[in-house]
Amino acid sequence: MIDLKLILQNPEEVEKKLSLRRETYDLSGIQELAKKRSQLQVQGDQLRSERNRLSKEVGNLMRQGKKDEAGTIKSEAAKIPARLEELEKEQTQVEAGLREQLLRIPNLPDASVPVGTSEADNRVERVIGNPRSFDFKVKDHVELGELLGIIDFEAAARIAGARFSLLKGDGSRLERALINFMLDLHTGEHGYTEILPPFMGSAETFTASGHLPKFEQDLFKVEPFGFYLAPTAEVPLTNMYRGQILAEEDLPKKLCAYTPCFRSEAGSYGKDVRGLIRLHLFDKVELYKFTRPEQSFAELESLVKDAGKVLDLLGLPFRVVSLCTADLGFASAKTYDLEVWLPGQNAYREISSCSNCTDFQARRASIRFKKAGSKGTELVHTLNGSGLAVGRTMVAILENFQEEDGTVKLPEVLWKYMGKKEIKVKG
RNA sequence: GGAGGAGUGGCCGAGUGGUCUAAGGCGGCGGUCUUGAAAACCGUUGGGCGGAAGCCCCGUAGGUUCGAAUCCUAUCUCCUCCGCCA
Repeated sequence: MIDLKLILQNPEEVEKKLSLRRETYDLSGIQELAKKRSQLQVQGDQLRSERNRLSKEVGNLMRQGKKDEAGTIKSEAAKIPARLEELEKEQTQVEAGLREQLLRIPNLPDASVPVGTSEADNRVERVIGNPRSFDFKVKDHVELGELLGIIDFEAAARIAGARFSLLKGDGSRLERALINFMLDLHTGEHGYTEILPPFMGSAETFTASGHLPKFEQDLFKVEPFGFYLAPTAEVPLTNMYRGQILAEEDLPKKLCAYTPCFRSEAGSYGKDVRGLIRLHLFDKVELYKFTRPEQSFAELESLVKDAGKVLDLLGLPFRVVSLCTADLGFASAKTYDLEVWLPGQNAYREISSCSNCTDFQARRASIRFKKAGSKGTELVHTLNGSGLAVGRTMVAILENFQEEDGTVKLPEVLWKYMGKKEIKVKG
């Protein structure tokens, strides 16, 4: 949620910022409901105040044994509850409506985000590494996976249908190797604490992260239990401290987590139907931070660095792209995508998305910290980023390090995890 | 699935209808004392809305009442025992 106060104090500016995204938003309903709510609040407060005063008096008189006087006041006070109930009912309704609308307003883009109308306006920040030139016709990862006997899409389809994968032998070992390599790097070198959270959560959890109520169609729901499967570890990690007050000295809190990710991919029919690129179920290692507000944008830069380090060490060429206002996710104020070079597609493809959600999720989840020296609490900022999407990393390794016969030379950092230096075509 | 118990402020914990809407302790902060520190002692210390007065928050949601942490109902979570089970 964005701050209601911001909307009430400066609606024009909020509307202007929101209009930089693709959709348009009308804030007049929110303004009206907020006004109504504070009126009801004041009226209710006055009634409650009166009731409290009279009740106290009844108590005093009873103690003094003045039963008759107490009775008189009692009957006067008895008129209040009915009126109060009416007001409270109306206020509850108004508040529910207000919240419903607020929950569907996205975060405001940061001033540093390039303004644009489509992903074509995303800004390339830097390019790292050079795509290798091949003197033979490159195969894509689907061909390589079959040739090497490490990916079996037909078997996956038998089990679960389209958009699933089945890895075997060195394929499944490579997946496991990548997960371990990434976790070891982020915990060992970058100072993140490893978390293994639940992969599903309640509606409340998904509302806090911003995935509900607006994006239910993108999620798998577990009926009849009411759980949703996490499309990213960002969801459980955001909720680890829901409703908590953190100590300032514990910030920034840096977490990383391997989880499977479940996505319905509603509306993506016909897109990336081939291969490991877009699946209903994939593995990801996620990076996550809770920070003080002043440090969140600096922490975003270092988060991008941490994710990029994985690609560096694997020897994969990539570029960093700053998403424009139209391409920004719902909860994000600023997002950098890392795009890895895929020879099989002759293109850079997203392999990590790193976002600063500022106080947007923290407000929904009520995650605050106590400021040293001053009274009260303040909302933290939350950041998340892939470090990295494991399946797409496997795609990049297969395609970038293939030999003419299909053999794949593994990056040196993976040798110890794989127990070998290459995946050979079976003779 | 069966039986029982428990959810109170950062933490522990008292409080079973009305002396302030939470005693006391720990922790935190400030101070006295001290060369400094510890100890001791004194003071202070939850969250939300509001300019303020004031209002709300004792797991959550309802209910009873002039008045609910306290009584009733539902629900969630945790614990113990039994059963089942990876």
